[in-house]
Amino acid sequence: MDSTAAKQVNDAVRALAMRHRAAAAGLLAPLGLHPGQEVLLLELHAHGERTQAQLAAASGCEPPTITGSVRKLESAGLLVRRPSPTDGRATIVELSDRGRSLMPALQAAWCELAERTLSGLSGDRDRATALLGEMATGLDPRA
Amino acid sequence: MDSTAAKQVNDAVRALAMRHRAAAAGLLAPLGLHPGQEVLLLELHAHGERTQAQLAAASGCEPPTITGSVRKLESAGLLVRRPSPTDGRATIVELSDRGRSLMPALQAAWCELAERTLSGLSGDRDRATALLGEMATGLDPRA
DNA sequence: ACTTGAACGTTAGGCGCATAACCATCGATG
DNA sequence: CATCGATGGTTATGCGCCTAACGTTCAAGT
Repeated sequence: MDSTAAKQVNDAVRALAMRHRAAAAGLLAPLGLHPGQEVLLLELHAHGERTQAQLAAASGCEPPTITGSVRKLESAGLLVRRPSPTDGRATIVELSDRGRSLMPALQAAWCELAERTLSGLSGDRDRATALLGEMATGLDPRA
Repeated sequence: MDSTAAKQVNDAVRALAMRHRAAAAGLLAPLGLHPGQEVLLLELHAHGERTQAQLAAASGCEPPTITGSVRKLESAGLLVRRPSPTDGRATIVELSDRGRSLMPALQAAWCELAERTLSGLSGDRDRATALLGEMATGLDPRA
């Protein structure tokens, strides 16, 4: 692979990542959220209650990251932590009422972000999302 | 835009970003570098000497980020800072000998990263990179 | 029943990134 | 020439993410 071609690819991924995150920050700020937190809230909204290990797996983050994020979201009153009755090690997390009430606005922001992400495309949008997925799975460490 | 379609797009971008970064970390660690630093070194290698404001513009980062990164790279002995003779505010940055000697390995790692990024693609690679660029520019705040 | 390895979660420390606030310098305008 | 907005850079602070190291609990093996 040519050096300049490599630079083009890597720079494009980097630029996309940074701008996607920046756009997310702008859309989530009015909700009092930071990029990365929405993933946990959406996961909890989809599954009702999750263990922190499950949140780590779903978000692609490491456990220590979940510890910190969950603590902040709990301090913000958006979710509740509770020890698992069946497993003394696990702690179960679920949305609070305030967290649940935030979901409609969060979903709207999430859709708007996806819309903006695809706004610059000239061609097929489904093909573009498919390519993103292929690249992501191609970079999967378990391969 | 459908909520589940939005989730698919945003999750794909997030996954791609995180795995690309993780792969970069793995490839750069043997060189003693962290993801994000390579951008500055490559920019300096391409232009000889750059002002910190130019590095900020080239990397897409804010000035305070450059301050910190440049300081660490200077502590690592990879670059040198020098006040501008023509502008009392600006400081000029350039690669040190050690930094220059690192470039071949860095370029190799950079190519390997791009290779892995495209490794999962079934279709046209040029089209994929073009789509990345279109999405990035579509998310450009100046639009 | 005891031991041992795996899994869950936390703490400590570090990096890249951001914004807000600030100082020093430049350059254009009065 | 003096003023003042724009520019270059720094400090302080905070967030998301990471790895390394640790204690606790579970589950399986002997």
